[in-house]
Amino acid sequence: MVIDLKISEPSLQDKIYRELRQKIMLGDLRPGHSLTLRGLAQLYDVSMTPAREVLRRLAAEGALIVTNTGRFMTPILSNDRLEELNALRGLLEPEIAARALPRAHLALIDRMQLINSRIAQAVIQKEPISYVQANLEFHRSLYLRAQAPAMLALVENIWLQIGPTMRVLYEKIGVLETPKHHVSILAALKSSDEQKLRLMIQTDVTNGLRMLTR
Amino acid sequence: MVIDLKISEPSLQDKIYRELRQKIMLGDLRPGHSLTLRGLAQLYDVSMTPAREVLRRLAAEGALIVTNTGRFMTPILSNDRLEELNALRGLLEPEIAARALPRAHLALIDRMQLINSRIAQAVIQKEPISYVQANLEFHRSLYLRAQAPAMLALVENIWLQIGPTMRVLYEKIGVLETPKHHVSILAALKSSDEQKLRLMIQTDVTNGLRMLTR
DNA sequence: ATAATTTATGTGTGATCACAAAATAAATTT
DNA sequence: AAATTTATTTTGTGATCACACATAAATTAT
Repeated sequence: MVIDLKISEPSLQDKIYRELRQKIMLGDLRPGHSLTLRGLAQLYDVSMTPAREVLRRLAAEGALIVTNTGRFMTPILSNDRLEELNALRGLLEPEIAARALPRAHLALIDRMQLINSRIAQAVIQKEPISYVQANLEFHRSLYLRAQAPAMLALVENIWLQIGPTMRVLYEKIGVLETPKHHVSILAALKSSDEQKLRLMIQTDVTNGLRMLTR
Repeated sequence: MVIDLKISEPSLQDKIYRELRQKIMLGDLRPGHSLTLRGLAQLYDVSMTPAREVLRRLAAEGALIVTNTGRFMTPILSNDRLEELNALRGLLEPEIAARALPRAHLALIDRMQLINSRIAQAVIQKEPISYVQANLEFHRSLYLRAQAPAMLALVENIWLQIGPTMRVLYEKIGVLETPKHHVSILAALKSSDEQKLRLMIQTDVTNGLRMLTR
């Protein structure tokens, strides 16, 4: 018998989806940026069909909103909505971090430290996009260890929704300082101090927004 | 000036989407139930196009999974996954309930009491579907008052994912008793006791699963 | 009979099109 | 010059089709 080991192809529209999703999460698109089927299709040299699947999928995840006339755009978050989403981060991220704690070995902590230096670099060079990217990677690399895929999916879902708005906030205020709680997070990981970890993740998340909105 | 007040039409596919979503959340479909584009299209007498949008949208929300060959089916949850999703309920629902507490007036509590009697009725008549429906409505009617749409969306998203699995669990064990913590929830609401409310919601959620899995 | 191979059927993907509605631009009137 | 109307363009929706591939059924060979 011949075993067919062909790996399922990334299916054309998945490529577009991932690229757009990344752009939105990192704040490459400002709030209210509108996307059209034909525009996206032309950009990636495909027909309208895959383009609409991608847009509708992102809309289903809250990364885009659909206007009452059927147009797609990145969401313009009200203050209330932004604070609500941030509260969700503050609720979910300490929990998933705590679950990752027992599995956080030295190799991981080292890697997080490396990512943290990339954040500092982005601050110096005033590159908000790579700042956000490295910052999210710092958190995700930890959360991945929790082996809680549903929880991680919710967290990333929220990141996706606040992406465009965070970008303009960083633009307005400027990326002034490297997140000061990251060292405390790393320390809590090293000492396996769950309570401290929860607290530091929580304040890192909530202070991040407070710093930006006032 | 003439103001045009035409309400945006429910757009053909939205109808299909809502119906299927409801079916999944209430456990009308068992885990592993597969859905096809042409089947769904024929059922609702539309072309394949709206059918696939609906299936992909539900897949994006985790209500369906896409096999590596592109087929759609309701998810078959592992024990780990089910427990993770339930842990998320235990994390999110007490929080959103607490936010609803200050706005929970007597009219709401009365309505919840009414819903609760419908739950009891479903237990007597051994109708798992309407049991689940009334149970979710009990919780949702409270959570709606929190005015936290993003949080509610996450909660419903989880309900959607566990819908099919909960159905077979109820089938296996049978709906033996009306949820005993609901009266405590109502009491906590009446006395505006946030700590008690959080605890009762939490135990209602976690005990619900424990009751089923052992 | 059982396993392997072939055939037939079912299924999702992407492309193209017509259509209606909305948004924009242009022209006209006030 | 401003407001209104008309024309033009842009846009999402739903339908239909060809295609490739997966799955199921039938057939053949061992």
